[in-house]
Amino acid sequence: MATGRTHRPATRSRGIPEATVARLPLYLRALTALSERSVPTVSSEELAAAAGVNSAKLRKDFSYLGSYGTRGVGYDVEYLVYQISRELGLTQDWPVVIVGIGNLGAALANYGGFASRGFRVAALIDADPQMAGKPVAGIPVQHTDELEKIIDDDGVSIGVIATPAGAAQQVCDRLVAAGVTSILNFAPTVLNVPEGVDVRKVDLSIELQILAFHEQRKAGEEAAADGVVPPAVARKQRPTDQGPDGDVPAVMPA
Amino acid sequence: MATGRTHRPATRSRGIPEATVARLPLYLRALTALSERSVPTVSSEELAAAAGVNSAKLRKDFSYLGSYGTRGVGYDVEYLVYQISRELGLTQDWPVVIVGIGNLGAALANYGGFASRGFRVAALIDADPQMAGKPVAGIPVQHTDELEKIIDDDGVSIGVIATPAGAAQQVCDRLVAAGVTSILNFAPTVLNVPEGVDVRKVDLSIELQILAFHEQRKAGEEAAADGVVPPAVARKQRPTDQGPDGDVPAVMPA
DNA sequence: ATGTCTTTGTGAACGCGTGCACAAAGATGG
DNA sequence: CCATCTTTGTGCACGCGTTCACAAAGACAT
Repeated sequence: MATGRTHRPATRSRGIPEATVARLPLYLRALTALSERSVPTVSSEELAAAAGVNSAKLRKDFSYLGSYGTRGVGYDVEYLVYQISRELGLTQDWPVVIVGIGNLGAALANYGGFASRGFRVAALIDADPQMAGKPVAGIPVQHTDELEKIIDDDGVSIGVIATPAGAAQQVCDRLVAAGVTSILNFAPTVLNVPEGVDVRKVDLSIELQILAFHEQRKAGEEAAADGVVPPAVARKQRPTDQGPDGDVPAVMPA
Repeated sequence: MATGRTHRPATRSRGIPEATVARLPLYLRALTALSERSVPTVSSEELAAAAGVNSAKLRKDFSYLGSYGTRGVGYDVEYLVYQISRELGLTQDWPVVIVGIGNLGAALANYGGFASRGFRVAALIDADPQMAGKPVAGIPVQHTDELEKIIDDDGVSIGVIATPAGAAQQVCDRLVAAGVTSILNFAPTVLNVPEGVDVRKVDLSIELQILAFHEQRKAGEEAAADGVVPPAVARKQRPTDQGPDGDVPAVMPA
């Protein structure tokens, strides 16, 4: 789950189911670890355990890529690393721009995982003129005015939005107009994009809320027959909280 | 998708499908925005558009919560905000600990979306003694030694892991042993947890890789009949790259 | 060669999630 | 009070994803 929505052809892209694509990076990570330990081959069972999935699922996933295993033996680690990397497009260089260099944007710029898989930070962009020129993670921040030029010059096709919610759609529109066709959105907003543009979102607040739901459920099961039964709040009654902290719908730190 | 794996009862928790639970925060956000604009009611069509989903899906989602709409009119915004909040468990206070105060941990601590929905940062914890006492987002960082005491004293049931990958499992074990039953994991590792503990993961690198896959596919379609056809790499042949950047499996900045 | 043993690759069944399309419910106007 | 119009709530069908279970494939020993 996470595609930003709006159009979604969703269905399998060139035979490979979306759910499988989402797991390939997981397998790749486990395989890379094995590769570093110079392990030559792994069985589906072992690899599945390392990736935290079911072995049947893993085998079916790999079957979409082709027959890369050897029966009775398992999979060749190096070979599989290469095949998955290629399938994911990681054998080429992906320049990425990060827009919105606040706390989160800076953290992303410093994130080692970016560089390690062919994702090169082409530019850091912020709307604040004060930020311009200031180096973050060794890269000087550039002003939003430069956005189109950077994207065009470097052939950037992936953009990361780490701005406050209010600025996200506007930034998104500019990215798309400039030629970006894949967006990773950290701002808590639904982005509208034209057909052909992929959006994936990461929302910390949403993840926590989902955890809270399950947490509440766990707690509620023990309490079973308690006086804590919902007080059947009268309809139309205004909820108790909501007042204090103004409650902006979850504004980004930016 | 995102549940950390391992056990997964996965199926619907008390009648509410997992997919629906994952969308409730989305609806809540849209509803809160409407509430701030003092909009009294919304139709499923309008709200669905604001949340970026299909209206039939939204109605079905709400039907799991009960019949909260009025035919011919729509849904009462305030009432729905309250019902969803209650369902998600947001009417109560959720103390949260963040472990690993590096770039990302600090960004999370500063993240406004945490506080705005009943999630209170109970403590920031880091293994580095140098960090101890240093205030981040107005909260003094505490040493890992204090972890168990904090969790016990404050009744913390939700933990956020923002440590490097190598430390994540260890931190996870301690959190769980101390009583935490829900974990939001930002470290690029598969966490093993006992039955009854929920794990959700957020992995920036994985999201980018998924985007890269689709991006490559888009690019490949235009090139259709090019000489760029996969050169049918000889089996067992060592992949070309892999050498340069040491390629740590995506270590956290932390 | 032949047999045994391991592990892959997949056919088939099942279940969850999605979306259509419509009947029921209520609002609103005459 | 009846007719009309809007919007909800849901029965139903379809498709994707998961899992089981097993036949086919290869390694390895004899």
